[in-house]
Amino acid sequence: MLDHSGSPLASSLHEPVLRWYDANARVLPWREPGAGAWAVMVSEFMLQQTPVNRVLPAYRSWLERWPKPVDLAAAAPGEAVRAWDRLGYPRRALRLHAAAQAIVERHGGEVPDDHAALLALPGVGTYTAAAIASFAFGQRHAVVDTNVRRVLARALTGVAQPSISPTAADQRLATSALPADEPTAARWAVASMELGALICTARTPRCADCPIRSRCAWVRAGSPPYDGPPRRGQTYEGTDRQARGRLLAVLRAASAPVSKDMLDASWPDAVQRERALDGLVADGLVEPLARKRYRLPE
DNA sequence: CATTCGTGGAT
DNA sequence: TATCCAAGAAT
Repeated sequence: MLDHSGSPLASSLHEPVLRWYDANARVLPWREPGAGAWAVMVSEFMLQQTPVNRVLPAYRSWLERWPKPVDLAAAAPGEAVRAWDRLGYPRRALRLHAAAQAIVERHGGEVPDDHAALLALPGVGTYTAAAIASFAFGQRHAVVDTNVRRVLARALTGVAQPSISPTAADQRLATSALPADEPTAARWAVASMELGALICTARTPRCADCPIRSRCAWVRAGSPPYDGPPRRGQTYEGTDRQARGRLLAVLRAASAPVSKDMLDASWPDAVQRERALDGLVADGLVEPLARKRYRLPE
């Protein structure tokens, strides 16, 4: 019998982290027992690069308006973009809408429980497919997000920060750290992620409150500082992304098609503004109409 | 493997 | 004030 529980060190983390989670997990709507796979899926899309606190209100109104995939699938994609509000990365709204349509067409309107089927949906990558399969269906998958990568980098590898971008090595490490049985693996997935979100944070980890500090390879090594290549910060002021955001904000706020003049007023640099607008149209986030008017896609 | 893609709170 | 960074995906 092959032992899938990985190294003794990894498996020694399970009990303390699971107990910590039972006592300290945040109460979040998508974790409620009756939430359902669609609720989990909506939350996962919104949480891709957006903090929990900003997601909560949008999540609630979204599910109230579109309680099932078929409801969203029947709506105009522009309505999804509008309801996305200012969560950021509005292409996620478009992809969630497209995923809802795919679920209706390919899966009878029910979120599939199969990892490969999930992965085939628009906007669902390795992380999100594993997250839905694990959180909504209790399956055993390595759910590797930025929190888990950081927890494992510190606890097992002994370094302050994980690699800048996810690697195959991260996946292997997370898989080797997975408890052998399915229900425990599913609990470990949320618990290790929550530990990264609340205790083993990027900036100032709260090691004093950490349930595995005595076993943590990084702490045992004296918490050495990060020594890898510089992590390049994201500038935002004056970027195309900011220009796109301004243009889209005008269109979200409008209930009727907007004139080009209106859009021109939202960003000073004409060259950049045109490039941003073309990009939005190419991405399907904006629909050009006759007489230089624009709206969210219908 | 590196870039692009929003937004705003925390430090 | 400037920087960091937050449950990634697509290209």
